[in-house]
Amino acid sequence: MTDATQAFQKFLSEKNQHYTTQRALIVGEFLRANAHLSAEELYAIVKRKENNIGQVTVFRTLKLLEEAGIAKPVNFGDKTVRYEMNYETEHHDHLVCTLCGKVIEVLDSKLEKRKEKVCSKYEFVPLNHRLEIFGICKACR
Amino acid sequence: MTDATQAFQKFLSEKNQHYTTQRALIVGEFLRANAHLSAEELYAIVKRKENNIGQVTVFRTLKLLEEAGIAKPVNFGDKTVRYEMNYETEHHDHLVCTLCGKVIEVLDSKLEKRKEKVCSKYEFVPLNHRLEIFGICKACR
DNA sequence: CTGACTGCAAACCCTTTGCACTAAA
DNA sequence: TTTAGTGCAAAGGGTTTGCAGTCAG
Repeated sequence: MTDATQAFQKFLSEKNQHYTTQRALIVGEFLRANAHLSAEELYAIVKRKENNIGQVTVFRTLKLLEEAGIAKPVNFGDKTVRYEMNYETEHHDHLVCTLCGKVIEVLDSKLEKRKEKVCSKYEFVPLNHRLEIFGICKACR
Repeated sequence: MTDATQAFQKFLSEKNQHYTTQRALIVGEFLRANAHLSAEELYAIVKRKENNIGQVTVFRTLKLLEEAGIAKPVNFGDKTVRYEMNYETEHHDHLVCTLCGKVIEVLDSKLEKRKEKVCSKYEFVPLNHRLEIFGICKACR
């Protein structure tokens, strides 16, 4: 039982929603995979463990996880939405390898500072942002 | 007749494709709008000038403009793909106002340098990237 | 002329919704 | 028990494709 799972249970009970077996399975596999999964990929994983589960339940649970601050939608150029862990994680940028698909999460304080500087130059108040760099990773070179 | 239009004609003739009246209208309005238009928005604009045009033709022409290096797909969080001018333009980042929808295009050389630095730190060869910062613009504050 | 283009309608893909049934609290 | 959740199937929204008629070169 991870912290994130507990947080999800808390989130649900505070809204008088149920921590069902399906939701337990989905959040468990989502956290265990620790990857940038699409709804379809996550569905394939949980379906192996519990054949009777519906694709719809995965969509709905991902929405809940997003509300609960546990999952965060990201987009890497392929047309489906992916979700990454968002529980007690810091903001980070992504280096996406266009050959092997690997995603490196990076955090660089100087880069963050420069982003802020650019915003202030335009008197723009940043709320959130995303930076994806597509290219070739070390292993693929 | 702009340079970009001429480039499109050249691109088409080199591939033995036709510069039709529809394509002329679509590229003309796309360039004139000089905005981040979705296929649907561009369709609405051209439809006003030529009622007989099909939505499909707009989709197909935008794909061609992309191939020709004249349009570039961008995504600002709303779920449809938008296109921006990409003919003889420099890379730039986007400040997207979440209140009025305005998009400020910015280029900051120090920011670009820092992005490169981060890549080299991970021995990652960048091919292209995108940075979108969502927030509140000067006018909306 | 002839191959490319158009517009319509239908198909697609991912996602959401309506609804009767099931299960958590 | 009672309210929320589930799974199915059907509907949505944006985009793509098949096809017969049309047009640019």
